[in-house]
Amino acid sequence: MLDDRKLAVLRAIVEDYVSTNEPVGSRALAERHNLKVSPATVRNDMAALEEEGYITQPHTSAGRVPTDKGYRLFVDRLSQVKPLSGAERRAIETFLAGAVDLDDVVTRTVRLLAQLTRQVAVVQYPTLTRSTVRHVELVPLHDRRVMLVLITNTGRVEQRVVELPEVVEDTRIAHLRAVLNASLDGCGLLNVPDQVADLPERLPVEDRPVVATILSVLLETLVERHDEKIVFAGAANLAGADFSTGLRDVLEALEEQVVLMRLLGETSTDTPSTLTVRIGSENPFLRGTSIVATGYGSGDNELARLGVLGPTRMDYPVTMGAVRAVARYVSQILAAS
Amino acid sequence: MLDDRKLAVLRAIVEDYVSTNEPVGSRALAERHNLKVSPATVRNDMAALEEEGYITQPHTSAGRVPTDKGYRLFVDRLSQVKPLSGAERRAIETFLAGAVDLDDVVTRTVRLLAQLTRQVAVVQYPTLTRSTVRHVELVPLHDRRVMLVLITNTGRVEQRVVELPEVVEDTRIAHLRAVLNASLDGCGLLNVPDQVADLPERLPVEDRPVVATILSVLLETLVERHDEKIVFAGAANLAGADFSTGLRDVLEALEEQVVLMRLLGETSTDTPSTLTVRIGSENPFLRGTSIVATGYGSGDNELARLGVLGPTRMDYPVTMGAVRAVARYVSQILAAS
DNA sequence: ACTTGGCACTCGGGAACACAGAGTGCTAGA
DNA sequence: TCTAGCACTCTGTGTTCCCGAGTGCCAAGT
Repeated sequence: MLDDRKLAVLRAIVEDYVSTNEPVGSRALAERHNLKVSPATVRNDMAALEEEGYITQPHTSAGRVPTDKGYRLFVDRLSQVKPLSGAERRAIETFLAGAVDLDDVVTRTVRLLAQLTRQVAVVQYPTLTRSTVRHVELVPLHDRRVMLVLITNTGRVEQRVVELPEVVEDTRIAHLRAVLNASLDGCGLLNVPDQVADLPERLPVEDRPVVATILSVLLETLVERHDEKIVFAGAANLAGADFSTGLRDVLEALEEQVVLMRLLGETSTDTPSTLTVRIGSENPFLRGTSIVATGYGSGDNELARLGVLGPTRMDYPVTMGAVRAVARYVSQILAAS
Repeated sequence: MLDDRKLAVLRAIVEDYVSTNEPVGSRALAERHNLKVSPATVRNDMAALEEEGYITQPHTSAGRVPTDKGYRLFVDRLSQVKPLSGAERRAIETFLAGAVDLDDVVTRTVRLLAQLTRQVAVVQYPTLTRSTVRHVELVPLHDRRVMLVLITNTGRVEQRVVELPEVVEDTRIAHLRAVLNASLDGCGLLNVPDQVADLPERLPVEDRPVVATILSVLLETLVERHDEKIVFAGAANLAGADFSTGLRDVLEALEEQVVLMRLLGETSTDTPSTLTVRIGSENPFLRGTSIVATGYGSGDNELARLGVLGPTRMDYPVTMGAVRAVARYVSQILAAS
């Protein structure tokens, strides 16, 4: 039903359309790509492809344009991810290597990706749930206030001010800090609630109210930050492109954490290094856009996701190459620190 | 030269043009605002106003449109800041009151302002330079690594990993922490360099390399964060508006910290509660946009600035009211914490 | 001296129209 | 199964025309 030549025609259509942004006709196609057949033959193939729903024409007697289904086939079977050039690789490496802390890594990553792909880049902060406690710190502020600082193995720091139910002098604070760390050090964040559940009971009765207060704030912190922060960059790249769904909707989605989250693909796949490509109407919202995303993280476990968002008409091989490469490098950086 | 009626005409032109986005002609003007004169008279006044450069016509025989100079006069002399409604005030108050930490305050503020003005809101993080050290914390990570955490009186937290030149056991770390805090507690961030300059000399010789390393990272942190972080929200509001300078440039500026900084007004004025309005070509870059900004901060000293950015054709009285109100509320919140 | 009504003039924008060019579908022949 | 040819159908563009909104100016009125 779809012989090799038809597939070649589809590939050619996608490539030409992506590069020219104009419906592509049979003559131009037969010339530019050296299919060794006449325009008429190409037309027949096009008719078949249109019949199957892979391409469409904006109006009678214009050239053909790929449909979402056409792009899908192209991505799945007709293209291969295009690796970056050596220069690009080196640029990535040196740029990311300069990061001083987790915030900086994320900021640099998202900018890098935006610049590399000339699209909007989106990066999710490494998830707390997969990381472990490296240290818990209690810093006395006033007599009834302490600052709770939680440091994870990914370098992430969360802090909260805790209002204590009674005055607690510094030495007691230090003691409690030791107790907390003894209990939580190295503990996976998901296990923290279980780990601390019976902690008050194991302490002298006079410490219980204070510890309970601190723990409730700690748990609250974990819950609140569960749905992770997402940052984006490169919104300026939207200016040129045209979206069926209107620029406004795209910009709104970018500022809406929840929407972005779902677009990136909330379900972390079991094979983190796989590239996810969602094309046009395959997206839950924002039907006019495509998303290329993948997981990243130190080692095997996927800490979070990153990707780019752009018009359906994008250069998928190049974009996929950039996303994959950046994800690898940032994973390396995170593993090293 | 500019009598009262001419000023009234200018005001009417600005108001009509802002609300309709169409050049306003003499007839419509004479009708809608009850100037009790004929269109012909209005035309004469318009000719005078145009002569003086306050208004202009897009092409011969179209209505008039205010120039930057016209808006300037309007803002300075013809309008008064429009206060918010009671409902809006309450909404602001409750929304900001829910913030849990400084990050949250800033995020909420910028979103609130964007929603309120239907423009792009811009908020600068409270400057380190005006705040003071509340606590310095050293957290051992490995034997040769500690995390340096700096907490300021505005609730801001900066952290850095420090690579020490030698192995340092925890008790020594605790000692150094005490020394640092004794020296720096309550110290203004600007004075930190002076304060610690001779610190190594006052310590036993064996501590000096370690302390020197820590201090260099500390100072580095202060310097690096000197030019402060700026966040924005409401980019979606740009979608409808048209900018002479192209949407792309505006979006690029928004992601460029340095540019945003200068737009907000790098020189903090001596009277922080003053609203700064920069109209069109008065802006260093982005000549097509206007900016309404003001300082905010706890008490008298201006900690940072916030404002909105929009097309030159904006409703200045309303925008100014919103910016002023939000600045006041966020100042209150910061003062209370 | 200012205001007003009248009038001619000037543009911009929309409607109507023609036309060239690109592209298609179809059919007949190799 | 491919190819050549041909008639057909669109879009986009350029042209023309006209209407209406708006102006500038002048002369008359208060």
